[in-house]
Amino acid sequence: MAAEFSRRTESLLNRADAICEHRGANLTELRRHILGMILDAASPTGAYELLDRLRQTRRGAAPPTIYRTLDFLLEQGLIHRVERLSAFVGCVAGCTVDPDGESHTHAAQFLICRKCGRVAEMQDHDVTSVLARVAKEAGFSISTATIEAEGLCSTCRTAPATRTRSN
Amino acid sequence: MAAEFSRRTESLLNRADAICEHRGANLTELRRHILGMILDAASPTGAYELLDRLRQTRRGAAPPTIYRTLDFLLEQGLIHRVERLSAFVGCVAGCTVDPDGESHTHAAQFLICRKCGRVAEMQDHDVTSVLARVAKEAGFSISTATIEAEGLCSTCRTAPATRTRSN
DNA sequence: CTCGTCATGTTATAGTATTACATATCCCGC
DNA sequence: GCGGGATATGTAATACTATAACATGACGAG
Ligand SMILES: [Zn+2]
Ligand SMILES: [Zn+2]
Ligand SMILES: [Zn+2]
Ligand SMILES: [Zn+2]
Repeated sequence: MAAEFSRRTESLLNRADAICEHRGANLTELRRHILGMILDAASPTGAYELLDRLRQTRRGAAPPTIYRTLDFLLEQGLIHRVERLSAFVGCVAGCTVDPDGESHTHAAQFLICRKCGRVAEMQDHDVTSVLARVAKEAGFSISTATIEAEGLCSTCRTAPATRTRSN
Repeated sequence: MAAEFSRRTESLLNRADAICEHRGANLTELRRHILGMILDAASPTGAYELLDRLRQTRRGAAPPTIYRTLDFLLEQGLIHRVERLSAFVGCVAGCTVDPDGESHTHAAQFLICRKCGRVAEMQDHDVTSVLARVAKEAGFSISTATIEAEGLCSTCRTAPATRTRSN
């Protein structure tokens, strides 16, 4: 049987099943398994880390196995690529079932904590629209935008200042 | 003698000389040459493309030659890395001479034309501040942000619709 | 002079992603 | 049932991006 994921991941996988079925997209066992690995991770996961884990149950898996699957998941908007990390996170936000249009990505912003490594996804309309407006003023029409901030998440900011040897 | 660059590039190089001298940073001939290649290009340039060109005049140049130089130029804020392209562009905006503080990068946004490949640098305060505000509302404090939009520049939007074989 | 620092040279390797071709599977119309 | 296209995956090789580790050279401070 396939790997077992957290309750939350299973729930998101079920949602993905529904979305793909509705679109006529084929969320195969391989794709579902890799999506599960991504969703189950606390932090963004690199392609070769996914490959290593996949190989534990699927001997002969190779880079194209992973990258093709990632392409599919990206097209379906089920995951995002975090450029600054060359890694992938599950989408937990905008995967509302929309009328089919080939690519289902949505505008998002990512907050990357440089201490704990976690990444939070935001979908803030103001950010998107201000950028679009400013670009338009420069005569530029945006089709997609990468917005990734690095800093400290609330947990790590509040945390007991993990005394950094300051002797 | 070193390669010859456009008048505009030479002007920016002279500005870089002044900035580095003011900071006590050492803009060596190698660093100046690579900065010139980057500034002179119409589009972002990859590290290995720079390496190939550098080898025409400097036999024995190797990846570290390039990457160390890029690190220096990034620290000085003389170039930026465009994450979506894994490539580098010259900074033509915020290189004002500021009090020394190790790293001189500034907040910027990039508009990448998917047709002509050119990249425009913006420094819009609204974009920066809206993102900072929204992140703060999520309890996140930003130290740096990557903002890169892909789309069509004004020239390519206006252009005569380069007939894409639509038979 | 000699030591430390900075800049660069040199070799090797790690990490990320794609190309090209082969195979399997499934659905569909005949 | 069979041929043919579309989709999904297997397999091997390679391209592209980046860093590690150690060596050498230049130069100023003391
Ligand atoms: Zn999302
Ligand atoms: Zn954190
Ligand atoms: Zn700049
Ligand atoms: Zn253009």
